[in-house]
Amino acid sequence: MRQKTVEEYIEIIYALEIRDGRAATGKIASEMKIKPSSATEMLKKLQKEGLLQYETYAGATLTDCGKRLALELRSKHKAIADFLEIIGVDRRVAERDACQMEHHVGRETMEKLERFVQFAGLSSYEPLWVENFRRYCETGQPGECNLCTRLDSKKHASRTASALLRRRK
Amino acid sequence: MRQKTVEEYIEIIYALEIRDGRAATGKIASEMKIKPSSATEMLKKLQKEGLLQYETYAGATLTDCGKRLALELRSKHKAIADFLEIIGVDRRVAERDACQMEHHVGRETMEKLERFVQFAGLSSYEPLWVENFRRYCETGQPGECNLCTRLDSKKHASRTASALLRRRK
DNA sequence: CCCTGGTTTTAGGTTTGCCTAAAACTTCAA
DNA sequence: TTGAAGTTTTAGGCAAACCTAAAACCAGGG
Repeated sequence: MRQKTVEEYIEIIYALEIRDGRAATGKIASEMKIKPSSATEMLKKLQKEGLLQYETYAGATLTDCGKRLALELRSKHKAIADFLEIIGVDRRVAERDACQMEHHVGRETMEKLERFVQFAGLSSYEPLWVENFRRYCETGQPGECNLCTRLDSKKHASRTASALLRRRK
Repeated sequence: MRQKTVEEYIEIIYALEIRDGRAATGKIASEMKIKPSSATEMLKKLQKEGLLQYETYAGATLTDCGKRLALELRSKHKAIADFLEIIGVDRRVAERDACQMEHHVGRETMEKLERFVQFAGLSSYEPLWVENFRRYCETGQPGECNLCTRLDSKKHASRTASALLRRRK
């Protein structure tokens, strides 16, 4: 089974289990926009993988292992969606893209992303640079407040992001 | 054909075309880590889609349409990898993850991401907040420099990122 | 209790993207 | 010019994840 496929099922089953106590085949199918017969087939496979417990005609419930995966996916999803929203992506779009991205982001990247979201939420940092970024998005202008300028930097020396990155090596 | 599959082929063919003048079936196959026969099959499909010109035993060259897609993918890839590196992800990991993510990020999100990379490269903003973020990653401490603190903010009022986002609505 | 409507499963197909093995082609060196 | 080595294509298969249609199951109202 493709990992992405597995993960999508697990996320939906987790949500249904919380809402309804168990995940019914038909509900899973409609959430995934597939036919119930396809869901049945996948449930059997996921049971074989040890991710859920499946009883015919009774639906599925996640095992501890499945729940662990579900929670990990939740936190990935949240971090990505929050991050996107911070950089100004519309919440709906952020949600949609996060749904895809969460299946393709490695551990290290996730950690940095989570850090970033935390960092943006810290009151002592949040306002200025996030606001400046937003203004930059709208006007294309760097903005005029200089409190954030490094005191020892040569003024207005325009540097590219790659230059910035190279310098840090 | 799955969009991701198409895109991966186009990216590799584009790179080979630049390097060798044309994309040979065998080279495509080894880059994609598949067998040449599979590449042949896909080349026929991509030709039918109008993305490339394919002559048996002679290899493939992208059409204008294919080139346009290739360039779009390049810029997506670059923006994502640069962004990841800015937030502290190791270059190799950033490259690997960008390869996956580029197929799943929508237009609006891409625009914001590009903006963000530009913004981080602007000399008047780059140093402080990026550096503070890096320190935060390493120490977990907010850091002590207060030049970036909003002058009218209640000091040390700890806010979550979600609170920050809600406030902006 | 039973039977009818809705849900779920089973059985048998389809498509996509890959594979192996063998045939066809190309090239280059003798 | 020829044939051997390497490359490419063709032909025939396979697995994953979906589908349709029909059979099996379940639950509530008469």
